[in-house]
Amino acid sequence: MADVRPGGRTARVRASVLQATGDLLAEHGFAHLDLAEVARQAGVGRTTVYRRWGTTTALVTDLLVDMAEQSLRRTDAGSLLGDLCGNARLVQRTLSDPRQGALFKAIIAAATCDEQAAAALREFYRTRVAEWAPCVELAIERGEVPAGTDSHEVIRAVSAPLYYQLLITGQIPGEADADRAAEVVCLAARAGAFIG
Amino acid sequence: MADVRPGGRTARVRASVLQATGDLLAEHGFAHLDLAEVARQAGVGRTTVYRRWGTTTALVTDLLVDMAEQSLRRTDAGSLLGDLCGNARLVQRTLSDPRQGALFKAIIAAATCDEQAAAALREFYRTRVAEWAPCVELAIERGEVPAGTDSHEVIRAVSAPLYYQLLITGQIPGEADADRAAEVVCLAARAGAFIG
DNA sequence: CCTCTAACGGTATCGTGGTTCCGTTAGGAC
DNA sequence: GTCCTAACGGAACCACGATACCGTTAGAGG
Repeated sequence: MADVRPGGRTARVRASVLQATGDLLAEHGFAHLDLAEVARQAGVGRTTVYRRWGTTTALVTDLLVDMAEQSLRRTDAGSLLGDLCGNARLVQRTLSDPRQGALFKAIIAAATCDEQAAAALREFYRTRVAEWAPCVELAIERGEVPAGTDSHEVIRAVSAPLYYQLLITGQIPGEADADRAAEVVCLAARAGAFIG
Repeated sequence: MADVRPGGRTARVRASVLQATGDLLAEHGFAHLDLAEVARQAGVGRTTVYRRWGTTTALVTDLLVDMAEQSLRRTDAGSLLGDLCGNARLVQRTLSDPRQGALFKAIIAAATCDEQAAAALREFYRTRVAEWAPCVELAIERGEVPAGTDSHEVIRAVSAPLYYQLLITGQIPGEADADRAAEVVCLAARAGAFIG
């Protein structure tokens, strides 16, 4: 007797529901996300969605957990500017993709009003930032930036202007924006602005 | 006979409804904003709120328009770093205030799923950025930063990491964060990273 | 292959957010 | 002061999202 049944149908249902959730979030945004419509589009019963998730924020949270599992590997360009550019371009490509960009907007909106979603979001970025932080550590070893530089803060600083564009000015970030973000942070990091 | 009646009761109703909206947004977040509760707390009829605003996003949009009217004046410290610090501290104080911070989170959430709210948000920041951009122009005249530097982009870059903290990492920005944001941007601007 | 039960799905029901109706109030014009 | 009407407010109404119930399905163990 198994207490849980991870395989087969359950997994299929979760996959199709999360797929439908992503599609609908990208199309209508978080505020208009309707669990019944998710169920219809996923081809599962309404009851199932309400039972397993219950609220829109729980659904979004689970979607984020699912996305976090397929994190993107860091590249290594050999210089801090190259590495930060690589990271910035990756973020920029994600945010400028119509589906992914809308998805992130929706998830961030969900996080502003639900603690579980906010916690999932923090964990998601903690993982992603930790994946890229080593490129700053390497730069410290090379002597490119001063010792004591906060590697996580450097990575976050690269993403910040791209998210600012997406959420506040409403401009879709382009490659030039990504490169500028990387350059700004690289210059500041070399000058020791991220120590402490 | 007057077509519109701007004075007296109408204005009082708007003021108390917007006040209640701000309070409730700060307390419960955008997702749980209930027009009936707004009406109750504002001491006006439910019907009135539904008739004049109708949706939560319209209410938030109007609140933002109201807030935009009392924009904060720029200070002048005589150096780019000083001016950017002044701006960063101003933003930081706003975002770290419990009521205002929650309000901005709610407004940004509203903007992610409603075009009117997004337009109001863009206009709000366009105005605020334009208010502070002259400090970069002055720095150009002083020869502190190279000609051709995009003054608006510099101001936006100062705010970006503070908003990133508020929305994504969930940390309330402190004075040290504000000063770092200003320093990072100042260094990069001097090196010509914001040309074009 | 058979059993057992976790998980699914259709249907009926319930509650609450939103709308409509109509009488009341108050601010501007003269 | 009087009239006129824009705007407000209470109450009934409506619709739809959320829940509960219960029969059905399918995957894991023996």
